[in-house]
Amino acid sequence: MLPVESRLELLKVIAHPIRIKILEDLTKGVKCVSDFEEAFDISQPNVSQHLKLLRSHHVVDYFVDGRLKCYFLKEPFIPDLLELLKKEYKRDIPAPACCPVTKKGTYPGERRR
Amino acid sequence: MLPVESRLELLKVIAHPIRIKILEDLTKGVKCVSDFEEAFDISQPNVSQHLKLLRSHHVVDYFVDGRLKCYFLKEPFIPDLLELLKKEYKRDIPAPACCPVTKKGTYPGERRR
DNA sequence: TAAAAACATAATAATCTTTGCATATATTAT
DNA sequence: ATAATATATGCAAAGATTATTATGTTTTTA
Repeated sequence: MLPVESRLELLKVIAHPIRIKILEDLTKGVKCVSDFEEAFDISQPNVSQHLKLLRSHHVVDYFVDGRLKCYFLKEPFIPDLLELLKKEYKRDIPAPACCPVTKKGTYPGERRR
Repeated sequence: MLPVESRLELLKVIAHPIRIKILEDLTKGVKCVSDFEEAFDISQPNVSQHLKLLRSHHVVDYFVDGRLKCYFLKEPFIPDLLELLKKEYKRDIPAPACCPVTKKGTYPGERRR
């Protein structure tokens, strides 16, 4: 499997509003389940479900501390991705010269946009 | 809206097996619809639907050349992301000292894994 | 030892995505 | 004009994801 495809599942797991917030928080330090519950104002089972998914993809892991579970980041790809998500781009990729050759070749069209 | 959240939609759009392949191909040059049809062996309407989604998120754009539509990459975030997806990591993020303090504080638990 | 706290799991309901199929549109070739 | 090619669109069926509700487990506290 190509590396890009193997990371696809990971990308899907990350691309959720709650889970990305969980991951952002975890880059700042260890958190337990009810920390997320309060921070995002969602139900505890819902937090647990998201954490379960992240766990099953080896994105996070946890310590048991009494009745708390202290979650932490495990997957090194995450901080890099979160960093990239914050990057600002000044302009779009410039359009290629119209009309470059595709597999089908170019037609003698009007080459308008 | 935080930058990370504004890029979330983009991430969701990218995190699809066909669409990521389309984007990979487009980093190599301009392609028309039927190029993808052949390359991934999926129906033409299906290709068009994926391209429509990518278009609506300003990820790609196209030239009209006769009856061909020549698609190209527009969103500068994409090449950087595809690059990052290929990056290899030697090891996981090391686990923090057990058990660090969460909002809830630490319990006098057994601090086992 | 009973109650409470923290978390997990399971089942279901609600929602969103994806695909397939039929059809529509635009352009070129005959 | 008519047919053929290239692509787009609309809609319904199937599939996947997410949130909700109920319940279970473990640990601590009273």
